[in-house]
Amino acid sequence: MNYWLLKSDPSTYSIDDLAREKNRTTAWTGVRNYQARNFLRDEMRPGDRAFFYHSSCEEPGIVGTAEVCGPAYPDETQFDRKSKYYDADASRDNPRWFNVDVRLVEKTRRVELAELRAQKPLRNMQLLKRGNRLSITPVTAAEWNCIMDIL
DNA sequence: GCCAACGTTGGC
DNA sequence: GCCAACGTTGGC
Repeated sequence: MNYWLLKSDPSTYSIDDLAREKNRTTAWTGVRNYQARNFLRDEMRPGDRAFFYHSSCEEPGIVGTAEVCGPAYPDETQFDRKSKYYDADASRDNPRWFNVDVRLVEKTRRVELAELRAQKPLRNMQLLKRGNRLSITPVTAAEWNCIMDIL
């Protein structure tokens, strides 16, 4: 089992939005970065766990945990001309972008960046590296356990 | 609003 | 294949 961190701008899609979904599950669409796509498509497995992180907002931080509940499949929004995620170069025969379904496991207290940075085991966490912009990053088991312990 | 970091694009 | 220009991300 692998661990991940999923970023979302809460003004676009927050953990409360996920909590309101049927079965607290949503398709994690809109990923348009190749490295993040490769994680989605090639490395995410059903049963993997993820932290839900609020980014680009007044109170950035980890706000909950989620579960990957199925294998990757083509992201419908790439085919939708009206979507901001539409990609004219993608086709159903040759999809470029993928998503998985994600289910909310639990909302947690918010763990802000300063608190994460204070944890020694998180010294090398991708999220905390300077210039990090990836919306999906792998989390090691040690990092996962460290954060679960302070939640 | 600022700015560092980084990905993408496109001319050559 | 190089690299400058440009756009986006995201914390502060």
